[in-house]
Amino acid sequence: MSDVSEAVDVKAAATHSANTQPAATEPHSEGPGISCNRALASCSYQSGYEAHLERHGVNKPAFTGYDFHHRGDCTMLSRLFSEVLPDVERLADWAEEHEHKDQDQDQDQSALMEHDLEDAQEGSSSRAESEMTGDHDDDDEDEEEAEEEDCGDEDGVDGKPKKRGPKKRKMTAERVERSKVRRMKANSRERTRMHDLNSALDNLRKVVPCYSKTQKLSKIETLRLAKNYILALGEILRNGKRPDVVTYVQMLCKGLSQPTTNLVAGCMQLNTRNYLTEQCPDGARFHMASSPFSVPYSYRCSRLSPHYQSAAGPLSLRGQSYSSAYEASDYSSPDYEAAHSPVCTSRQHESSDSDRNYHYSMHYSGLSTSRGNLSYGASGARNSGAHAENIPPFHEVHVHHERPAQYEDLNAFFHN
DNA sequence: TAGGCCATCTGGTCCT
DNA sequence: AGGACCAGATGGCCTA
Repeated sequence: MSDVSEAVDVKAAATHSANTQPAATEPHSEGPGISCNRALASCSYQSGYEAHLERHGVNKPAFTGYDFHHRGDCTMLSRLFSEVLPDVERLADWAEEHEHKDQDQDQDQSALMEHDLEDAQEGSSSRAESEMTGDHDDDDEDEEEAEEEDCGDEDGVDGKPKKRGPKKRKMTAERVERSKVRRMKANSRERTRMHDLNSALDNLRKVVPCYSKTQKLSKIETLRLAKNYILALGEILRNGKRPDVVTYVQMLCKGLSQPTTNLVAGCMQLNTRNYLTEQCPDGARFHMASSPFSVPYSYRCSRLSPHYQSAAGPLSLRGQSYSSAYEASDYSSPDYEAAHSPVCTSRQHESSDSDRNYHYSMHYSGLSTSRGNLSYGASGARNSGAHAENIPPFHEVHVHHERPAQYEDLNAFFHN
Protein backbone atom coordinates (compact mmCIF):
# COMPACT_ATOMS: atom_id res chain seq x y z
CA MET A 1 0.00 0.00 0.00
CA SER A 2 1.97 2.97 -1.22
CA ASP A 3 -0.51 5.36 0.29
CA VAL A 4 0.09 3.97 3.69
CA SER A 5 3.83 4.08 3.34
CA GLU A 6 3.65 7.61 2.06
CA ALA A 7 1.52 8.61 4.94
CA VAL A 8 3.94 6.98 7.30
CA ASP A 9 6.81 8.78 5.66
CA VAL A 10 5.10 12.09 5.95
CA LYS A 11 4.22 11.32 9.52
CA ALA A 12 7.73 10.27 10.36
CA ALA A 13 9.14 13.34 8.72
CA ALA A 14 6.78 15.59 10.57
CA THR A 15 7.46 13.88 13.83
CA HIS A 16 11.15 14.03 13.19
CA SER A 17 11.04 17.70 12.41
CA ALA A 18 8.95 18.31 15.47
CA ASN A 19 11.37 16.40 17.60
CA THR A 20 14.50 17.88 16.17
CA GLN A 21 13.29 21.41 16.20
CA PRO A 22 13.89 23.17 19.43
CA ALA A 23 10.64 23.45 21.27
CA ALA A 24 9.14 26.68 20.11
CA THR A 25 11.16 28.94 22.23
CA GLU A 26 10.14 32.24 20.89
CA PRO A 27 6.78 33.70 20.25
CA HIS A 28 6.09 33.09 16.66
CA SER A 29 4.05 35.00 14.26
CA GLU A 30 0.73 33.59 13.46
CA GLY A 31 -2.21 34.17 11.30
CA PRO A 32 -5.43 35.79 12.30
CA GLY A 33 -7.61 34.15 14.82
CA ILE A 34 -4.97 32.27 16.73
CA SER A 35 -5.50 34.16 19.88
CA CYS A 36 -5.03 31.08 21.98
CA ASN A 37 -1.67 30.32 20.45
CA ARG A 38 -0.65 33.90 20.77
CA ALA A 39 -1.61 34.00 24.39
CA LEU A 40 0.29 30.87 25.13
CA ALA A 41 3.28 31.73 23.05
CA SER A 42 3.46 35.12 24.66
CA CYS A 43 4.38 33.40 27.86
CA SER A 44 7.50 31.99 26.30
CA TYR A 45 9.76 34.96 26.38
CA GLN A 46 11.80 33.73 29.28
CA SER A 47 12.27 30.22 28.06
CA GLY A 48 13.11 31.76 24.74
CA TYR A 49 15.80 33.70 26.46
CA GLU A 50 17.16 30.58 28.06
CA ALA A 51 17.04 28.73 24.78
CA HIS A 52 18.87 31.64 23.26
CA LEU A 53 21.61 31.19 25.82
CA GLU A 54 21.72 27.51 25.07
CA ARG A 55 21.89 28.06 21.34
CA HIS A 56 24.85 30.31 21.77
CA GLY A 57 26.57 27.98 24.14
CA VAL A 58 26.33 30.36 27.03
CA ASN A 59 26.12 28.73 30.39
CA LYS A 60 23.20 30.02 32.28
CA PRO A 61 24.45 31.78 35.37
CA ALA A 62 23.05 30.55 38.61
CA PHE A 63 20.76 33.46 38.99
CA THR A 64 20.05 34.07 35.37
CA GLY A 65 16.64 32.54 35.30
CA TYR A 66 15.53 34.23 38.41
CA ASP A 67 17.11 37.54 37.69
CA PHE A 68 15.68 37.55 34.26
CA HIS A 69 12.35 36.73 35.63
CA HIS A 70 12.27 39.27 38.36
CA ARG A 71 13.84 41.95 36.33
CA GLY A 72 11.12 41.09 33.93
CA ASP A 73 8.37 41.28 36.48
CA CYS A 74 7.33 44.70 35.41
CA THR A 75 7.68 43.72 31.81
CA MET A 76 5.80 40.56 32.45
CA LEU A 77 2.99 42.26 34.24
CA SER A 78 2.71 45.03 31.74
CA ARG A 79 2.61 42.43 29.01
CA LEU A 80 0.06 40.47 30.88
CA PHE A 81 -2.24 43.37 31.26
CA SER A 82 -1.69 45.09 28.00
CA GLU A 83 -1.15 42.34 25.49
CA VAL A 84 -1.60 38.91 26.87
CA LEU A 85 -4.40 39.41 29.30
CA PRO A 86 -7.13 40.02 26.75
CA ASP A 87 -6.25 36.76 25.12
CA VAL A 88 -5.86 34.93 28.37
CA GLU A 89 -9.13 36.32 29.58
CA ARG A 90 -10.70 34.68 26.61
CA LEU A 91 -8.76 31.61 27.61
CA ALA A 92 -10.09 31.96 31.11
CA ASP A 93 -13.60 32.31 29.77
CA TRP A 94 -13.05 29.20 27.78
CA ALA A 95 -11.80 27.38 30.84
CA GLU A 96 -14.80 28.61 32.80
CA GLU A 97 -17.09 27.38 30.10
CA HIS A 98 -15.20 24.14 30.02
CA GLU A 99 -15.70 23.72 33.71
CA HIS A 100 -19.38 24.44 33.45
CA LYS A 101 -19.56 22.11 30.55
CA ASP A 102 -17.90 19.43 32.62
CA GLN A 103 -20.42 19.93 35.35
CA ASP A 104 -23.29 19.97 32.92
CA GLN A 105 -21.92 16.88 31.31
CA ASP A 106 -21.84 15.16 34.64
CA GLN A 107 -25.44 16.05 35.20
CA ASP A 108 -26.57 15.04 31.77
CA GLN A 109 -24.33 12.05 31.57
CA SER A 110 -27.02 9.49 32.02
CA ALA A 111 -29.23 11.12 29.43
CA LEU A 112 -26.34 11.37 27.00
CA MET A 113 -25.41 7.77 27.52
CA GLU A 114 -28.91 6.70 26.66
CA HIS A 115 -28.85 8.94 23.62
CA ASP A 116 -25.48 7.62 22.53
CA LEU A 117 -26.71 4.09 22.88
CA GLU A 118 -29.62 4.85 20.61
CA ASP A 119 -27.34 6.57 18.11
CA ALA A 120 -24.90 3.71 18.21
CA GLN A 121 -27.64 1.25 17.53
CA GLU A 122 -28.93 3.30 14.62
CA GLY A 123 -25.43 3.87 13.31
CA SER A 124 -24.48 0.26 13.46
CA SER A 125 -27.62 -0.77 11.67
CA SER A 126 -27.10 1.81 8.93
CA ARG A 127 -23.48 0.80 8.58
CA ALA A 128 -24.49 -2.79 8.32
CA GLU A 129 -26.91 -1.85 5.57
CA SER A 130 -24.28 0.05 3.65
CA GLU A 131 -21.89 -2.84 3.97
CA MET A 132 -24.52 -5.10 2.58
CA THR A 133 -24.89 -2.97 -0.52
CA GLY A 134 -21.31 -3.06 -1.69
CA ASP A 135 -17.79 -4.09 -0.89
CA HIS A 136 -15.22 -1.59 -2.12
CA ASP A 137 -11.65 -1.72 -1.03
CA ASP A 138 -10.91 1.92 -1.56
CA ASP A 139 -12.59 4.36 0.76
CA ASP A 140 -12.05 7.15 -1.69
CA GLU A 141 -13.98 5.24 -4.24
CA ASP A 142 -16.76 4.90 -1.73
CA GLU A 143 -16.76 8.61 -1.19
CA GLU A 144 -16.56 9.18 -4.89
CA GLU A 145 -19.55 7.05 -5.58
CA ALA A 146 -21.44 8.55 -2.72
CA GLU A 147 -20.76 12.00 -4.09
CA GLU A 148 -21.87 10.99 -7.50
CA GLU A 149 -24.99 9.45 -6.13
CA ASP A 150 -25.73 12.49 -4.05
CA CYS A 151 -25.28 14.80 -6.98
CA GLY A 152 -26.57 12.51 -9.60
CA ASP A 153 -28.61 13.82 -12.45
CA GLU A 154 -31.46 11.47 -11.88
CA ASP A 155 -33.96 13.32 -9.80
CA GLY A 156 -37.24 12.44 -8.34
CA VAL A 157 -35.92 9.30 -6.75
CA ASP A 158 -38.24 8.57 -3.88
CA GLY A 159 -39.85 11.89 -4.64
CA LYS A 160 -36.87 13.79 -3.32
CA PRO A 161 -36.09 17.04 -5.05
CA LYS A 162 -32.92 17.33 -7.04
CA LYS A 163 -30.02 18.70 -5.06
CA ARG A 164 -29.01 22.20 -5.87
CA GLY A 165 -25.61 23.76 -5.98
CA PRO A 166 -22.64 23.24 -8.18
CA LYS A 167 -22.47 19.89 -9.73
CA LYS A 168 -19.55 17.92 -8.42
CA ARG A 169 -17.05 16.87 -10.96
CA LYS A 170 -16.28 13.26 -11.44
CA MET A 171 -13.33 12.13 -9.42
CA THR A 172 -10.69 11.13 -11.86
CA ALA A 173 -7.68 9.16 -10.78
CA GLU A 174 -5.70 12.36 -10.94
CA ARG A 175 -8.14 14.18 -8.69
CA VAL A 176 -8.16 11.30 -6.25
CA GLU A 177 -4.40 11.43 -6.15
CA ARG A 178 -4.41 15.16 -5.60
CA SER A 179 -6.99 14.74 -2.90
CA LYS A 180 -4.78 12.26 -1.13
CA VAL A 181 -1.77 14.54 -1.39
CA ARG A 182 -3.86 17.40 -0.09
CA ARG A 183 -5.03 15.28 2.78
CA MET A 184 -1.50 14.29 3.70
CA LYS A 185 -0.39 17.89 3.57
CA ALA A 186 -3.30 18.86 5.75
CA ASN A 187 -2.38 16.14 8.21
CA SER A 188 1.17 17.37 8.31
CA ARG A 189 0.02 20.92 8.91
CA GLU A 190 -2.30 19.76 11.60
CA ARG A 191 0.50 17.92 13.33
CA THR A 192 2.70 20.96 13.12
CA ARG A 193 -0.07 23.10 14.45
CA MET A 194 -0.61 20.82 17.39
CA HIS A 195 3.12 20.66 18.04
CA ASP A 196 3.23 24.44 18.10
CA LEU A 197 0.30 24.49 20.44
CA ASN A 198 1.99 21.97 22.69
CA SER A 199 5.21 23.95 22.65
CA ALA A 200 3.30 27.00 23.71
CA LEU A 201 1.71 24.95 26.45
CA ASP A 202 5.13 23.79 27.57
CA ASN A 203 6.23 27.38 27.75
CA LEU A 204 3.15 28.18 29.73
CA ARG A 205 3.92 25.33 32.10
CA LYS A 206 7.25 26.94 32.81
CA VAL A 207 5.82 30.24 33.89
CA VAL A 208 2.99 29.04 36.07
CA PRO A 209 3.67 28.25 39.71
CA CYS A 210 5.14 24.80 40.17
CA TYR A 211 6.86 23.32 37.22
CA SER A 212 8.24 19.86 36.82
CA LYS A 213 10.07 18.50 33.86
CA THR A 214 9.39 14.93 34.80
CA GLN A 215 5.75 15.23 35.70
CA LYS A 216 4.03 17.73 33.56
CA LEU A 217 0.74 19.30 34.35
CA SER A 218 -1.89 18.21 31.94
CA LYS A 219 -3.02 20.66 29.33
CA ILE A 220 -6.26 21.51 31.02
CA GLU A 221 -4.64 21.85 34.41
CA THR A 222 -1.96 24.09 32.95
CA LEU A 223 -4.61 26.35 31.51
CA ARG A 224 -6.58 26.39 34.72
CA LEU A 225 -3.54 27.16 36.82
CA ALA A 226 -2.44 29.85 34.40
CA LYS A 227 -5.86 31.41 34.54
CA ASN A 228 -5.84 31.40 38.32
CA TYR A 229 -2.32 32.73 38.38
CA ILE A 230 -3.18 35.64 36.15
CA LEU A 231 -6.30 36.41 38.11
CA ALA A 232 -4.31 36.28 41.32
CA LEU A 233 -1.68 38.65 39.97
CA GLY A 234 -4.42 40.94 38.81
CA GLU A 235 -5.95 40.84 42.24
CA ILE A 236 -2.62 41.75 43.77
CA LEU A 237 -2.25 44.67 41.45
CA ARG A 238 -5.76 45.86 42.10
CA ASN A 239 -5.45 45.65 45.85
CA GLY A 240 -1.96 47.00 45.85
CA LYS A 241 -0.93 44.75 48.65
CA ARG A 242 0.33 41.28 49.27
CA PRO A 243 -2.36 38.77 50.02
CA ASP A 244 -2.05 36.29 52.79
CA VAL A 245 -0.57 33.06 51.60
CA VAL A 246 -3.61 30.95 52.14
CA THR A 247 -5.77 33.27 50.13
CA TYR A 248 -3.17 33.24 47.45
CA VAL A 249 -3.08 29.46 47.40
CA GLN A 250 -6.83 29.42 47.38
CA MET A 251 -6.88 31.65 44.35
CA LEU A 252 -4.31 29.53 42.58
CA CYS A 253 -6.03 26.27 43.31
CA LYS A 254 -9.52 27.26 42.39
CA GLY A 255 -10.97 24.66 40.10
CA LEU A 256 -7.83 22.56 39.96
CA SER A 257 -7.87 18.83 40.34
CA GLN A 258 -6.93 17.36 43.65
CA PRO A 259 -3.43 16.26 42.61
CA THR A 260 -2.65 19.63 41.09
CA THR A 261 -4.04 21.34 44.13
CA ASN A 262 -1.76 19.25 46.27
CA LEU A 263 1.21 20.12 44.14
CA VAL A 264 0.52 23.83 44.14
CA ALA A 265 -0.24 23.81 47.83
CA GLY A 266 3.01 22.00 48.43
CA CYS A 267 4.99 24.43 46.35
CA MET A 268 3.31 27.33 47.98
CA GLN A 269 3.83 26.06 51.43
CA LEU A 270 7.52 25.72 50.85
CA ASN A 271 7.56 29.28 49.74
CA THR A 272 5.36 30.09 52.64
CA ARG A 273 7.91 28.71 55.00
CA ASN A 274 10.56 30.91 53.64
CA TYR A 275 8.15 33.72 53.51
CA LEU A 276 7.18 33.21 57.09
CA THR A 277 10.65 32.72 58.34
CA GLU A 278 11.57 35.91 56.64
CA GLN A 279 8.70 37.56 58.40
CA CYS A 280 9.07 35.77 61.71
CA PRO A 281 12.67 34.66 62.00
CA ASP A 282 12.17 33.77 65.61
CA GLY A 283 9.78 31.08 64.57
CA ALA A 284 6.96 32.70 66.42
CA ARG A 285 3.60 31.22 65.83
CA PHE A 286 2.02 32.90 62.93
CA HIS A 287 -1.66 33.11 62.53
CA MET A 288 -3.05 33.61 59.13
CA ALA A 289 -5.97 35.81 58.60
CA SER A 290 -9.23 34.03 58.78
CA SER A 291 -9.80 32.63 55.37
CA PRO A 292 -12.25 29.85 54.83
CA PHE A 293 -10.59 27.56 52.45
CA SER A 294 -13.01 26.07 50.10
CA VAL A 295 -12.52 25.14 46.54
CA PRO A 296 -15.82 25.29 44.75
CA TYR A 297 -15.14 22.80 42.09
CA SER A 298 -12.68 20.15 41.29
CA TYR A 299 -12.64 16.91 39.49
CA ARG A 300 -10.76 13.80 40.22
CA CYS A 301 -7.75 12.99 38.17
CA SER A 302 -5.94 9.72 38.22
CA ARG A 303 -3.36 10.63 35.68
CA LEU A 304 -0.93 12.39 37.87
CA SER A 305 1.58 10.37 39.74
CA PRO A 306 1.85 10.22 43.50
CA HIS A 307 4.45 12.91 43.16
CA TYR A 308 1.58 15.19 42.53
CA GLN A 309 -0.39 13.70 45.29
CA SER A 310 2.12 15.09 47.65
CA ALA A 311 2.92 18.40 49.06
CA ALA A 312 5.56 20.08 51.03
CA GLY A 313 4.07 19.98 54.42
CA PRO A 314 1.01 19.39 56.47
CA LEU A 315 -0.85 22.02 54.66
CA SER A 316 -4.37 20.87 54.85
CA LEU A 317 -6.61 21.59 51.96
CA ARG A 318 -10.02 20.17 51.45
CA GLY A 319 -9.76 18.25 54.61
CA GLN A 320 -6.60 16.49 53.55
CA SER A 321 -3.30 16.98 55.15
CA TYR A 322 0.03 16.82 53.51
CA SER A 323 3.26 15.85 55.06
CA SER A 324 6.59 17.38 54.69
CA ALA A 325 9.32 15.39 53.08
CA TYR A 326 12.08 17.81 52.90
CA GLU A 327 14.09 17.13 55.98
CA ALA A 328 16.79 15.44 54.00
CA SER A 329 16.18 15.78 50.36
CA ASP A 330 18.07 16.31 47.21
CA TYR A 331 18.07 19.97 46.51
CA SER A 332 20.00 19.86 43.32
CA SER A 333 18.08 17.71 40.99
CA PRO A 334 18.97 18.49 37.41
CA ASP A 335 15.45 17.75 36.40
CA TYR A 336 14.24 21.06 37.55
CA GLU A 337 14.90 24.40 36.11
CA ALA A 338 14.77 27.74 37.67
CA ALA A 339 11.29 28.90 38.12
CA HIS A 340 9.89 31.76 36.25
CA SER A 341 7.21 32.53 38.65
CA PRO A 342 7.48 34.95 41.46
CA VAL A 343 5.97 32.36 43.69
CA CYS A 344 8.25 29.61 42.56
CA THR A 345 11.75 30.39 43.50
CA SER A 346 14.56 28.07 42.65
CA ARG A 347 16.14 26.01 45.34
CA GLN A 348 18.50 24.39 42.93
CA HIS A 349 21.29 26.59 43.96
CA GLU A 350 20.66 26.41 47.60
CA SER A 351 23.88 25.09 48.98
CA SER A 352 24.12 25.82 52.60
CA ASP A 353 23.01 23.17 55.03
CA SER A 354 22.46 25.71 57.68
CA ASP A 355 20.34 27.56 55.23
CA ARG A 356 18.33 24.48 54.64
CA ASN A 357 17.88 23.80 58.26
CA TYR A 358 16.85 27.31 58.82
CA HIS A 359 14.22 27.18 56.21
CA TYR A 360 12.98 23.69 56.56
CA SER A 361 13.15 23.05 60.20
CA MET A 362 10.02 25.02 60.69
CA HIS A 363 6.88 23.02 60.34
CA TYR A 364 3.40 24.16 60.45
CA SER A 365 0.63 22.51 62.20
CA GLY A 366 -2.26 21.57 60.02
CA LEU A 367 -4.00 24.28 58.17
CA SER A 368 -7.44 23.44 59.23
CA THR A 369 -10.28 24.49 57.08
CA SER A 370 -12.98 23.06 59.20
CA ARG A 371 -13.29 26.14 61.34
CA GLY A 372 -12.54 28.62 58.67
CA ASN A 373 -9.47 29.51 60.60
CA LEU A 374 -6.07 28.82 59.24
CA SER A 375 -2.99 28.89 61.30
CA TYR A 376 0.63 28.15 60.80
CA GLY A 377 2.61 27.10 63.76
CA ALA A 378 6.12 25.98 64.34
CA SER A 379 6.03 22.38 65.38
CA GLY A 380 7.91 19.15 65.13
CA ALA A 381 9.02 17.73 61.87
CA ARG A 382 6.73 14.76 62.12
CA ASN A 383 3.52 16.43 62.53
CA SER A 384 0.31 14.71 63.25
CA GLY A 385 -1.82 14.19 60.24
CA ALA A 386 1.11 13.71 57.97
CA HIS A 387 0.73 10.93 55.49
CA ALA A 388 3.88 9.10 54.71
CA GLU A 389 2.54 7.97 51.38
CA ASN A 390 2.17 11.54 50.38
CA ILE A 391 5.76 12.33 50.92
CA PRO A 392 7.41 13.08 47.61
CA PRO A 393 11.05 13.14 46.85
CA PHE A 394 11.78 16.77 46.97
CA HIS A 395 13.29 16.93 43.54
CA GLU A 396 10.01 15.86 42.05
CA VAL A 397 8.40 19.10 42.90
CA HIS A 398 9.55 22.25 41.36
CA VAL A 399 9.70 25.01 43.81
CA HIS A 400 12.31 27.60 43.97
CA HIS A 401 14.05 29.07 46.86
CA GLU A 402 16.79 31.46 46.26
CA ARG A 403 17.62 33.82 48.94
CA PRO A 404 18.08 36.46 49.95
CA ALA A 405 17.79 38.26 46.65
CA GLN A 406 14.81 36.26 45.60
CA TYR A 407 12.93 37.01 48.71
CA GLU A 408 13.59 40.62 48.49
CA ASP A 409 12.17 40.46 45.06
CA LEU A 410 9.34 38.29 46.13
CA ASN A 411 8.45 40.56 48.95
CA ALA A 412 8.84 43.56 46.76
CA PHE A 413 6.58 41.91 44.30
CA PHE A 414 3.94 41.21 46.90
CA HIS A 415 4.27 44.66 48.36
CA ASN A 416 3.68 46.33 45.05
C1' DT B 1 -8.83 -3.39 33.74
C1' DA B 2 -10.84 1.22 33.76
C1' DG B 3 -10.07 5.78 33.16
C1' DG B 4 -7.31 9.86 32.04
C1' DC B 5 -4.35 11.97 28.86
C1' DC B 6 -2.34 12.40 24.57
C1' DA B 7 -1.14 12.28 19.47
C1' DT B 8 -2.91 11.71 15.20
C1' DC B 9 -6.19 11.37 11.46
C1' DT B 10 -10.13 13.13 9.37
C1' DG B 11 -13.96 15.83 7.60
C1' DG B 12 -16.35 20.10 8.09
C1' DT B 13 -16.43 25.13 8.18
C1' DC B 14 -14.75 29.59 7.43
C1' DC B 15 -11.76 32.75 5.28
C1' DT B 16 -8.49 34.57 1.83
C1' DA C 1 -8.06 25.98 -4.14
C1' DG C 2 -5.81 26.01 -0.13
C1' DG C 3 -4.86 27.15 4.67
C1' DA C 4 -6.34 27.61 9.54
C1' DC C 5 -9.12 26.03 12.94
C1' DC C 6 -12.13 22.87 15.17
C1' DA C 7 -14.19 18.75 17.00
C1' DG C 8 -15.02 13.79 16.79
C1' DA C 9 -12.97 9.26 16.48
C1' DT C 10 -9.40 6.15 17.46
C1' DG C 11 -5.64 3.84 19.48
C1' DG C 12 -1.56 3.95 22.54
C1' DC C 13 0.46 4.79 26.97
C1' DC C 14 0.32 5.14 31.79
C1' DT C 15 -1.39 4.77 36.48
C1' DA C 16 -4.36 3.37 40.22
